[in-house]
Amino acid sequence: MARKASLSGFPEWLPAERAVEQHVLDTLRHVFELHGFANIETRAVETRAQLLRKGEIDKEVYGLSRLAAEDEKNDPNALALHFDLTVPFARYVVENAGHLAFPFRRYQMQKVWRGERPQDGRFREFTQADIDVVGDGTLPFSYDVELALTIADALSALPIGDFRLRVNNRKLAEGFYRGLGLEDPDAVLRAIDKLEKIGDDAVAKILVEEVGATAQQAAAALALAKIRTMDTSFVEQVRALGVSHELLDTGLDELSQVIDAASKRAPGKVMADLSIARGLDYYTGTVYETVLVGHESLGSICSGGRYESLASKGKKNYPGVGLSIGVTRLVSRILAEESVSASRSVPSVVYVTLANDESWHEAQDVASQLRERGIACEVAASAEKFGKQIKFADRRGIPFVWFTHADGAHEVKDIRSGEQVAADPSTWMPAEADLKIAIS
RNA sequence: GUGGGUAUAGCUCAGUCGGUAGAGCGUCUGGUUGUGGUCCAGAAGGUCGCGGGUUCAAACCCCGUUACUCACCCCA
Repeated sequence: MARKASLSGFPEWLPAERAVEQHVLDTLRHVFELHGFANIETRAVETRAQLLRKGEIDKEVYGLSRLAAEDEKNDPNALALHFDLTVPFARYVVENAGHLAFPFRRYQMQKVWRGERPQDGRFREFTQADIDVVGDGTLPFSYDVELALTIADALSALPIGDFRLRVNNRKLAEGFYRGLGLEDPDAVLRAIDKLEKIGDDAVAKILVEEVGATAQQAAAALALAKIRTMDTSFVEQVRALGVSHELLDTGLDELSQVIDAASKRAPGKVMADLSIARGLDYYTGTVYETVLVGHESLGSICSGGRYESLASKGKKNYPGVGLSIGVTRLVSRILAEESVSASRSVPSVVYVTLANDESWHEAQDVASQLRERGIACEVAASAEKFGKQIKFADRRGIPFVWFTHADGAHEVKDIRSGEQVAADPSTWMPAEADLKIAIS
């Protein structure tokens, strides 16, 4: 029932849908903090120069300008909305390096904007939830392993069904291609990246016709991309292809560490998938991509990788590794599938009715007593027929209706069962399961 | 940015051969001088996306335009 927004690509949820999204955000926050990540928020805008430093994606960026301003297209100091959280984070780290303890680990959950053509699962305004660890000068490789496990933990806590975190390593791929005699690893990766979409033959054709590979080289590159294992057996499979290169050895070793740890600590969730390429060119080692099992066509719902020098200032260099969860993509899919729903659209557990227009203050007293014990409630606005007041509560999904009789006696009715019992506003408690909006 | 599809009530949609609009659901009222969900009766609700053209007559045909949507590109 994911409702279409009136402006394409700028989704707006109904209250019950937003409750699902908030559950996702709360869960992620909880898990990230359990893993020791501190939260920060960066501003929504960066200078255009800052955003366009990496990659040629200026078409995707929304500019920001005063309506009265002159044309600022070529002004590098003009502002634009950030299109991810990694680039602003890099800037933040450099600016605040003196106040941060390294390795610095943080999570960040914010809106980002991209001027793309929207489609199912693709938005112009959407929420990302990022975790990154950044080191001062160096960053131990063990963080590449740890982040995969943290993300597996976080995704497992969400009501999203089964997922697969696919991991590859740029060094492995580049070393393999170079060992093979292919001198433009990026071009090969771009072709390999299309494998799942266009198939073997089409990729081989691109490799031969556009990248300049021989048929044998193309076949070997495809054979590498075919390797997918849930354990470290991918190493022998790569070795069996008979290619050798120093970078390949490093890549194999790094990927083995990730897969070895993951197969023990997050069994069934993480796999080596040597076809994963990732478009962004700042990744230098480990790369991650995540799909929902059964929803592969949705694309990746969580991606990231290791970057050796995204942030730097003078001689200072800050390597990092991080992942980004596409919260909006994830939420839009589980809402569309109706696989997850909120138990009600309002926080209220109790609807306090009015017997007559004079009893408003009395009803507010009841509400105050309930709220003191953390029970969300609201008071009727006017003394309509009880039937109408009950119906109002029922339509909003509020499970309990409170009655105060003329003699001062209180009763509470469970709308779902129809059961109505005497109750004391200073002690009555609903069942634990009814206290908060439940997501299931 | 390139190409295809769609646009009618709050929602989902029907509308024949051109003759100035319908259903289901939802909403509201009543049956029920005050305890809901079923049932029955009734009511409200439309700039047929927008602009132009053809015609005696356009929701319907033609042109333009905007929005939505799908695919490509790219990505969360």
